[in-house]
Amino acid sequence: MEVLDKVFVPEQVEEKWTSKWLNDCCFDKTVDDTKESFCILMPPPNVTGVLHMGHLLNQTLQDVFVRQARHCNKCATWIPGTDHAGISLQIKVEKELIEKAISPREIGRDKFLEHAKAWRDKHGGIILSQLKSFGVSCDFKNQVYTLDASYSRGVLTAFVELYERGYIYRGKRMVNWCPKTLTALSDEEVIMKPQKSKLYYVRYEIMERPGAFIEISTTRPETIMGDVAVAVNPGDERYKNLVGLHCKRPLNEAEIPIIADDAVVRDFGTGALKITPAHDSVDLAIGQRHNLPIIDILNADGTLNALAGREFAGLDRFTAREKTVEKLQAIGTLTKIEEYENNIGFSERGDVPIEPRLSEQWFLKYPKIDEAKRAVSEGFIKFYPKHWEKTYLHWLDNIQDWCISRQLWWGHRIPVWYKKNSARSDSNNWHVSVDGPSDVENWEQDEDVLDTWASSWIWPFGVFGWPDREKMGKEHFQYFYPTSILVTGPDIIFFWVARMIIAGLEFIGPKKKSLNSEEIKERIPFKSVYFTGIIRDKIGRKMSKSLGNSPEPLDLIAKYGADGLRFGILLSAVSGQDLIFNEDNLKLGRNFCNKLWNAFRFSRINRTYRPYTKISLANIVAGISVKDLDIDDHAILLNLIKFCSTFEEQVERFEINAAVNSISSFFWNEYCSWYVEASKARLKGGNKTVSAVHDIVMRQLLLLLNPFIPFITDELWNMGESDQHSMQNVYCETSKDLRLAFSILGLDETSTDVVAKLKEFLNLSRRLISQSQELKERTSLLICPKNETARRVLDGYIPKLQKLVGMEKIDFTSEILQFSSVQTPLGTVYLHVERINSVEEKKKLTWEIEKLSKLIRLNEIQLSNKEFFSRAPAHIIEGTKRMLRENTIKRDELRKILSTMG
RNA sequence: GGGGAAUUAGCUCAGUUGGUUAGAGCAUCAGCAUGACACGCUGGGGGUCACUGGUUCGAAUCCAGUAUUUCCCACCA
Repeated sequence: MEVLDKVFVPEQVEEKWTSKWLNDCCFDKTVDDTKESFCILMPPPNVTGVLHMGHLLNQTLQDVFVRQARHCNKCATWIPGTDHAGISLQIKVEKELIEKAISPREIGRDKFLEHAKAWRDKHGGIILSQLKSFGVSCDFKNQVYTLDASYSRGVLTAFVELYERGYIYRGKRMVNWCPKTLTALSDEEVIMKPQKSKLYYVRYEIMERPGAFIEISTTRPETIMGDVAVAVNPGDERYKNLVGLHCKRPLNEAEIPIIADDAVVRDFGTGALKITPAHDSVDLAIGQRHNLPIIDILNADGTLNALAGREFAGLDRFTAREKTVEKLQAIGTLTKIEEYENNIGFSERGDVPIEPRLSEQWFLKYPKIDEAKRAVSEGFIKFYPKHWEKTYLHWLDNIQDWCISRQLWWGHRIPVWYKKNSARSDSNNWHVSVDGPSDVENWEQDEDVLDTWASSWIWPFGVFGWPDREKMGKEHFQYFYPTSILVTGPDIIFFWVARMIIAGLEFIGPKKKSLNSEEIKERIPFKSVYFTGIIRDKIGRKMSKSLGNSPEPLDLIAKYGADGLRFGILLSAVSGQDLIFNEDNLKLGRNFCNKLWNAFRFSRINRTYRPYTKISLANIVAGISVKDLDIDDHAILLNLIKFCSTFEEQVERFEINAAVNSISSFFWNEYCSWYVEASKARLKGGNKTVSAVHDIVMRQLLLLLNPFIPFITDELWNMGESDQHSMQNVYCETSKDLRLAFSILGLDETSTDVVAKLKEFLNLSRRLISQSQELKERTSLLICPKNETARRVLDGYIPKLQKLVGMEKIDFTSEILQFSSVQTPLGTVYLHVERINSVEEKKKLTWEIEKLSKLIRLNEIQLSNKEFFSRAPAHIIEGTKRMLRENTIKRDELRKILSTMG
């Protein structure tokens, strides 16, 4: 047989299997109509993305799910891809160009796109290839990129369809404008951040009453030049007599009206609000209600324009703020400045405060909102953990139209053409189609591109070639849709998850205004959504590149092995909770792999090797001689069934962390610590039945562990075999299958109970021994069995006990002796050493007696309660009675011992 | 302002529909080269289950309230 190293060395095994899997096309998409389909779509990482801990968690979970499906005899595929990352990539490329002293805007759209493509070709594939070394089993040959020709057609088709169905419109509205990236953003891309600002109080002189003022408060004095009115609440007594009068705008002086509007909050500031319709959405609404003009004093880049007056034109908005404050102070209208904390919206990618800006954009009025709610609330799509449903439904309840146009170059250009030299605002001059007008020379295409999320929202069917029927057939859309499970972070529940659901409901199947339950079920993009937690560092901060608190994943693979890393991450991944990253857990993962390696190594010692590749469960079971099975064999096989059933339930509920813990604990405690130790002598003696039992357990463990730690399990599975094949498609027997397979063995169901008692017996005996000062060789154990059954069990177990307890001499007695002792479920154990009458010993005994007395008292109180008898279930009453009995005996015995100590 | 989640040992977390004396791993302490494994083995110590009430024969578990932490949503300038 092969000699295995004492320590598992991941590198050799990992490299070997990574290339083997790919060469053998293990993960290629296949279709087998006789099997159930299983499909996961990888949330496409941004081409600008750098592999981080979050990816590892996310990808490991997906890999576990897809590999488990393969072991369940499903036809499973996992489709990877990348996202072109609109703004994010455009920013990166612009920065690079500026560093090379090239002005992005000057070189023009086409040249810029060349640079962007080059950047993408250079960096875009890195993340997926890094994932290869992590063992992810996705179909790398089938990668989809959101700017692929086929996928792009899907994106544009979706736009055109929605336009034709009346959901997309163009309009001049207040949008979130990013002055840094010079584009409109959706509401979801605005991040609110609390800021330390200042609240400025400014007096505007009343025109009709010189010398009298109305005082407003504002955080944005630089917009005063855009003021067109001052508004107060109509119910506000303080200002009632001013409504209808006029006041003087103090900067860029002009006469503006004082109006009354319900939107003004009386008890904020002075209760008087300056109205700047061009730069605030509330102000715009008020302005429209009162037919006020709009004075836009800002340029796209956040600098002030000519309408702000010569003094301020050209200044940046923040410089202008300081300048206006100085000016207001100088003319004596600034009365007060207060420190003030408020929430300011920041651009997600540009990370500068956004500017509410009136501009002409494309908007989507979401279709199928009601159906999208029902899809989740009626359980067609299940969320894990369930509580995210609330967040999802709340968003849909308050949904706003989606601004989908972006003033960028990188992305899907909006498929709308305008007749040259005609008014763009007139829809009669529009051409909306995927391919464009035939007389394209008479038209000019809209310059903008679509929001990145307006491309990734068709991911679940776009990757199958939608809307191209032929391609969808080739890609087996019918077979795989709806996909099985989506694994993603709750941070993109609105950006992506909800929108994919809406897209599926709208585009899959024939055009329909509303859908019944059956139709919803057919159209949903996935059946389950598993939301992962966010990985945080030891002090609870989100792991990010900018904070520098995220370890380099590839370094971690080098340190702990890919398997160890995967296992370690899953150990911390409590479902539905953020997880604190702890490198100690990776050590545990590595240790686990090493333990598995050595358990395998041990089960092979002194045996001719038989690779599992060649033997089925039935074959191993057939090699068992029933009469050779002892109580531990019975118990481990029964416990294996029990553990598998628990494991299956946990997997069913997506409690992956719990499942990992179960498997780890069964392997380590039940198998290694107990069964391996208890069967050592027989295994060494060449007992074939014992080897078979080891094989059964190891085989099952390897099958169950393969999805979590694929490298080491494939290696062990194929150990010694010259023609090696991944175990990924080997059917993994369920607990039911096991029970059936073991039925010919006539397993004794009581064995697990007996073994549990033996374990307790052993533990208590070990404790007794370790507490003794005497050397083991000079002592012996004396056992006074509780009853005949216990006597029989122990009698047959003496040779094993000698090993397990590490003591040669173990005898039976039927007397009560004056040695150190312990009560066990099988009887009393005495350590054959004279008791040392130390003060500590007595103290300890007294303490134990007291503790027992307390318990006894509690039991007595409970048992003397009539209500307890009438209401508690029988087994609880019995248990309490038994406890009282046993504790009393124990206490009495301890008292006896104490009394002999004098 | 509205909503979600969390609070159990020094740390990270389990604890199923209330039920026998609240568990695990790490860390810590003591011991061990015992036939796979020191990335290991054996044993010990360590908790008023955030707080206050309530329901119940019985509460870490259910209910109400309080506190702290955290996330999301929201147009009071």
